[in-house]
Amino acid sequence: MSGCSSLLPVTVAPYPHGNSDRKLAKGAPSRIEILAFLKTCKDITRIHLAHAKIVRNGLQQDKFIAFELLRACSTAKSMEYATKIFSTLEAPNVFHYTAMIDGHVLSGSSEDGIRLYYQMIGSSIIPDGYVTASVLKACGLGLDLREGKEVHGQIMKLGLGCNRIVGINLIEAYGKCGAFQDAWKVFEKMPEQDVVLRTVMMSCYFDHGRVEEACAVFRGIGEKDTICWTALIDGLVGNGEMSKALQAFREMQRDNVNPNEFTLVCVLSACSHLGALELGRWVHSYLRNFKIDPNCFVGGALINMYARCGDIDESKQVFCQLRDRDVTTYNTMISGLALHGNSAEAIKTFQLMKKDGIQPNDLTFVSLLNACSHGGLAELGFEIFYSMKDYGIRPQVEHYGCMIDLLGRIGRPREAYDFMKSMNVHPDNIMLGSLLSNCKLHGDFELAEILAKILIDQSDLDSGTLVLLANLYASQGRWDDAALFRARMKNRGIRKEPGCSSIEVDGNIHEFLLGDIRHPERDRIYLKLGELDELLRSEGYSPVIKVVLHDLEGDEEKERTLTIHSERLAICYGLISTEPKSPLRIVKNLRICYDCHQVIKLITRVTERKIVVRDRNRFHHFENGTCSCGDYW
DNA sequence: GTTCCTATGC
Repeated sequence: MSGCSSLLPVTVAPYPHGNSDRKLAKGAPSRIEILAFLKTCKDITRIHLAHAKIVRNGLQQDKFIAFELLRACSTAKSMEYATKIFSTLEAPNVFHYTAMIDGHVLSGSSEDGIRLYYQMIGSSIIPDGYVTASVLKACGLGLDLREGKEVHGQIMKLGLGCNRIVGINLIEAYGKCGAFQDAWKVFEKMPEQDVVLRTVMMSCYFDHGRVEEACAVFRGIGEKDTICWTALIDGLVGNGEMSKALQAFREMQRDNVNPNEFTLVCVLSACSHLGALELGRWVHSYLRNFKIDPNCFVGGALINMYARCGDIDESKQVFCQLRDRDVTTYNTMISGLALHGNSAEAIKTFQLMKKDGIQPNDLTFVSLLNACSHGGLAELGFEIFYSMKDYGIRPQVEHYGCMIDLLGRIGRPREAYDFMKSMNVHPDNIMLGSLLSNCKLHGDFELAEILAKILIDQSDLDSGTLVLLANLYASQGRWDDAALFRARMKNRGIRKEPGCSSIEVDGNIHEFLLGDIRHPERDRIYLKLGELDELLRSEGYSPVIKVVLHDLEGDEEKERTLTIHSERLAICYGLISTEPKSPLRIVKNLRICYDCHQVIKLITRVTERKIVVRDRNRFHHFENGTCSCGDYW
């Protein structure tokens, strides 16, 4: 690749702060000039500057200026500052309240929004359509159905029931709270039941995981526009229905509805999950053909797609060429590099971010610590962890989780356990599961048992954790204890998430489960599997059956289970359906097992192919008998 | 009315 060779360049395009070159003229600026300047205030530093000018010119109580100032604070999510300004207003009006409530909603604080609304009513200000729409957003955000109904009553009294904006927000508030009957009642009373209202209804069903009902609403839409198609694709992606999302995208094109950048971001997201590199590349060229200049969202989606589809070079390339970079752009790049085990570059990107003047957030540190964990960089991990406070970020359970994972992985589970006990947050199942599995890996069964006892008491165990516990006991030959967990899963109707691998061939995704025989080419696939098995054995391979932890009868059956692991089926299909020596890209939903890892290394040697595997946690680039993870994963 | 990044185990 050009531009970005092995490491990211230190010099990058300066990060534009979204400001125009507009400056305040010297001397007393006019009211118009201040209003225009306020429109360009996207960050708090610039807002402070504007505020100082306003005060100096004695315009603090100017209604329009105060409103624009509050709007700027809201957009920049600086609600503390906004609240200070608001409290100095002698007679705030309904617009000022609306700006404040919107800001609270944007910052995720629904209670503050609702509280302000009542404060407004308390000062005898009559609500209008805008402010009721805002407070309804707060009700939806806070899932506050009781409050939503209260506001609904006031809307009727105020005669705002037929206001379209109010209606949309009322439907949305009910929908977000899951009160679909109430939502439909409002829907039916609206003068026009158009595509917008139906899109709102559909999205609410998706938010609640009610995919069938959402799709039914979609089918009821007469004239389907770009936004409703996009909302459909987004909803499917959000509910893990990636293939259906791509199918919907194809239907949209057949329907001759043009995608916009929102649509393409959703499609890229689906590609990322599926590892659909070819389609992802198609979207990228579509963007170029239609000269859609990548904004932060599109850029981030592309970086993520290339990284998650295994092409980290192209991912870096997009990152380097992007003109607008925000905190998410950087987070995406850092997590992508971590995913590929490029810990050093992840750290370098973090340095670049600071140089660029972008404030890291909590997710930045999750990605960074994750990079350290995958690279086995304990000391650096601690350094970064303890530096978080310098950025005003208090470690959350995820950050502690990374540290415990990091210590566990490098074979220091006892230290991880001590660290866990010293935290000021409650350990969660993810953290306990990670440490438990690392205890198992490093042979500390005493600690594993302690952790298992903690986990057993948790009521909300998911299938992965239960399988982990079952396997812990199975590995000790304690079949009765193992069976207990399998029974517990069965009783609660929890099904084990089956191992599943996929491969993209000619733009189509082919999925394989353990021992899958559904593929039309199954005969040739299994023939290849047998052929490969013999070849590998002649190369000195013998299966490591220790990793098969089901209580199967006899070694032969254990061996057979290994050979039909889904990733091997996907690889065999790739071998028979693509050009010799062309690289194969596999996506697996679970972590790759030790034996498959060994086998794939050998396969790359005997077939002279590169094989890229994305497992649950990271990428493995196999080539000529070795793997990029250095057998540490 | 629609968009990118979030630790783990099977």
